[in-house]
Amino acid sequence: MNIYESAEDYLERILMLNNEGKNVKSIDLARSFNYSRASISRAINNLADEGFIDIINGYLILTEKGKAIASKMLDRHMRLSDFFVSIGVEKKQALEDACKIEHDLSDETFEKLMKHIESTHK
Amino acid sequence: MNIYESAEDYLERILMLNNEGKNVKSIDLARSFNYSRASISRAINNLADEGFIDIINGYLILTEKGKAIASKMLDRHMRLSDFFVSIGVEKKQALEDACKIEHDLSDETFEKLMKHIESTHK
DNA sequence: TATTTATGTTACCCACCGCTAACATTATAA
DNA sequence: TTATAATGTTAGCGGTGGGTAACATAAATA
Repeated sequence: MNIYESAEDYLERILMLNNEGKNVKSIDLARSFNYSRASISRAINNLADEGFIDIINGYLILTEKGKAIASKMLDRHMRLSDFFVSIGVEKKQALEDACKIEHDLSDETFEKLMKHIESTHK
Repeated sequence: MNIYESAEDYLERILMLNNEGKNVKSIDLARSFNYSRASISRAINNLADEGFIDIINGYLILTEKGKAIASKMLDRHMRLSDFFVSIGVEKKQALEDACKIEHDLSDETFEKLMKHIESTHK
């Protein structure tokens, strides 16, 4: 049971919205990504089937398993985009690039990169 | 007419093999990626239809358009993996990660990253 | 409460991108 | 030259991951 990049994005976005104090339903994700309700519906039901979220009264609740992925991605997202901004990348672009590569970097490379950043920016 | 990540990988690999002095046919790509001949055949014919390669006597010849992408990817591949190695990532992992993110980074971020590397490694 | 609006689901579309199986073609070797 | 081996192509499978259209259900408002 693999987790796909799009699924990671959905989980991360749920957590982001939660962190802004919002309870999240499918429609909120659809609006947030500017995707159709149908596409989100299917993806969300897959995530629920695989145990990454519970759907309670229509609200999307991250399980521990889902939260683990969401927070890992969100952490990477923020740290990578901060790094890009720090080396002069325009904020919007930094966020966009971080959003893509956060899924692809191995743990090893991500951690070495963070250590490198610490050592050069302090 | 978009160019997909897999297509970029194929073009890059053709150039890599060319740089090793090899003339490349479909079968060489299939072996190189460990993919079926059928998968490569279709992908290659798509690339030819879209003008990224010419197929001459079965040999895959990069067009200017194809070469532009191939060399951009190969350049990124090498520079990113070198960077990862320089910050302590194990070579195999560095190559793997570079291979993934080379497709995703915007020009802006890639260039800023390269400048950053120059300024910290000299 | 009844009607309308908002949200969610289902069925089907397309394209990507792997796969296998079967067939066609091209090269090589007997 | 003919038989065999290597290579390439086609058809169809399955999964991702977006879309629309139509329908079902839930929520809000008259």
